[in-house]
Amino acid sequence: MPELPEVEITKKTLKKYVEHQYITDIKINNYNLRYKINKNFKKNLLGKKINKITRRSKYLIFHLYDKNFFILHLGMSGRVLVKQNKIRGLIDTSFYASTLPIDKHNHIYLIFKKSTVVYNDTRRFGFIKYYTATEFKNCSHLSKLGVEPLSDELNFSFFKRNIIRFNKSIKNTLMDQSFICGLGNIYVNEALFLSKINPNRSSQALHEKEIKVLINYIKKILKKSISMGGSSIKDFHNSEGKFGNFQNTFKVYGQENKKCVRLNCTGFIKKSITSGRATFFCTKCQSE
DNA sequence: CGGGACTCCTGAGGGC
DNA sequence: TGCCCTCAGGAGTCCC
Repeated sequence: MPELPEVEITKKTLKKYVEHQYITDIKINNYNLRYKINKNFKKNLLGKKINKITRRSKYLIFHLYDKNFFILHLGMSGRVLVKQNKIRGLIDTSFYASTLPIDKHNHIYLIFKKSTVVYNDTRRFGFIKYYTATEFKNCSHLSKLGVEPLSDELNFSFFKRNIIRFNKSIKNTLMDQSFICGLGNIYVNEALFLSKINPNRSSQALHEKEIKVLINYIKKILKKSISMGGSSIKDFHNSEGKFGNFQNTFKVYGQENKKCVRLNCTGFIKKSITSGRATFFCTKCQSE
């Protein structure tokens, strides 16, 4: 599921349940995620109080009151579910059944006094990792990330200044998390379509006007998706079980062979593979 | 440097 | 019904 909007939705939903709450218990069903969960994970977090949750790119960062951290990445199929505890401080896994169809992929339970947070991940490409305050400063996952697309740092002058580092197609450049972070395959495809830019164009060949248009659409599409609750593909839902609606607005992603939706365009959507990822574009209004 | 192949893993869907 | 194949929103590593 998860690109920036879906992670942002997850953060917003989780916030009200876990900020300023103590972790009273932890249950780990499966240690084998993308990275094996450290055997001290439980010991490090038990009894700790969460100060706040923030998002950086597609990572959720949990800030603890003791100045340490843990981060969560959802990979391809990770999702977080949160539920009010039925009985104070006790966990009753049976009440997840209605919202989590496949219980065997519930890998981690973080239990708070009033609620329980469940990490569910079918493919186990996601991970969770604890960092001391010192370790966190050098966190390799976060240190190489580029600018947040929704921040003011992503503007024309930043783009122009940094694009020279990327001697590759604009699609692969936008997928590169060390340039702009948080974009994934769906939003890159969609943003390029809206901007009428062919995914295979060299990044450095973009005209000033195209760059401005592209930046504008990247921001626009992310904001719109967040406002619609993200994209519910493969049953992604937010942490309270609500589905997003942005997938209904996809103009190219997954629209292979369909007629281009742009007014007066007679083109069709074509699918190709670039760097192993599906790329969708209109052969007419996104011609090279 | 770029990009392709391959890796982690499970499940859905198509074709036969 | 089952089997085999391909594909999937991420991202790291290795190799050419």
